[in-house]
Amino acid sequence: MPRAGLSTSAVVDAALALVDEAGLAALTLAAVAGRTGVATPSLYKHVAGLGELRTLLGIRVLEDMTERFTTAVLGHSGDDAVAALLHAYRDYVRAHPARYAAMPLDPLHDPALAAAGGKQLEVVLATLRAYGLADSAAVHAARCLRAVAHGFASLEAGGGFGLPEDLDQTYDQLVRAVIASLPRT
Amino acid sequence: MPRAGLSTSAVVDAALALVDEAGLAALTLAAVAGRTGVATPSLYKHVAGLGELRTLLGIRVLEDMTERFTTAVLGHSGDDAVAALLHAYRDYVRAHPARYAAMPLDPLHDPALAAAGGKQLEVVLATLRAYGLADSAAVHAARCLRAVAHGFASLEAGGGFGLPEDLDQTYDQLVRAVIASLPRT
DNA sequence: AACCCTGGCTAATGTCATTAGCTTTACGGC
DNA sequence: GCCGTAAAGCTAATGACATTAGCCAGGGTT
Repeated sequence: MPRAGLSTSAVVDAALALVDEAGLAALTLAAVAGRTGVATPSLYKHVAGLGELRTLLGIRVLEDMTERFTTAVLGHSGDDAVAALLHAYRDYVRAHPARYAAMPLDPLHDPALAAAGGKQLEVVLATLRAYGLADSAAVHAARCLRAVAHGFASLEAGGGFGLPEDLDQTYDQLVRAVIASLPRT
Repeated sequence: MPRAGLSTSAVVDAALALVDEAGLAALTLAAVAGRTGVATPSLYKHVAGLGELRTLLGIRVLEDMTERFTTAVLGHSGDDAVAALLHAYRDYVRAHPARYAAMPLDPLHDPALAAAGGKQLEVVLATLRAYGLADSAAVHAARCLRAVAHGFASLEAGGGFGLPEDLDQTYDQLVRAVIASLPRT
């Protein structure tokens, strides 16, 4: 019996691919085992259980999003940068809707996720730096951006917009609204 | 063996109470059966299975929210009404966070949920009526309201706001932003 | 009084996560 | 090249679930 040559990150890779293809509900150890060519209990050599796998997947997604955001914002500043960030958020979720559902909403509360969550927050705060907001004002603004992006994107990914009106237009309108509300210097 | 006197709505009641107390993940037929004093398979006499129970629960929550929204908006109009609606949304989710997670995001796509979802949409559109928006403009505006309310409330319920800044203040800011963006006549 | 539908039950099956304990591979040190 | 050992795989077993099949009582209807 030749070894499969698995590793923790290979397991997470498989989980990510599985979720992308079949949705978050399809994330079972049995399915990951099948995909990696291994018996289910063998996965425990690389991952503590389904719970940990979910956490690791969450970190992956969080980091992946942060990377996209970073490149999206590069070269922009002020309102432009905020718009780029918000559009990058939505685009990510549209590209990987199931994967987005695997992203924890409360990364700062889990020590394992805090680092990845903190980095993402950093990018958002950096994007807002041009506005010269005081610390707590920046936090409020960052929260507004996140609420808007998450709200729209999760509804869109969940099929929540049932009517035929153009979604790009709705999102543009929403992005403009939140940008307009940012305190001018 | 005396009858338990169960009914479909009693099963949904039990499911709702269970979710409120123990979270959406705790919604299992076994737990509902335990709570109603019946063996698990007996539930199938009232509900087609876990999937249908989830749908029925979704309808319940949808209707419950719609009712709250209706009373919240009563007696207000224009910006006041929109603010009341958005605050009622958040308040509902804060009062019943687990229950909110049971609410389907795409009610219009499921025939069983479409009626309840349509009524909720009606309330939102009625709240916007004072602005005199054309049909499709009203749809875009309603989507913005929903994205904002859902985004903020789901993040708050999910523990997504890890920093100590006051959440009421963030939400007020967000509500003002979206209201300010509504087209004036 | 016989009937039969309804709502309950038990038993069985299949999927999944998890744990325990065994085997074998591959590699480091001799 | 050889050997010991830790890591990586395996099978078997357990326990929670959902779901299906099929049995039984009981209460209202005829």
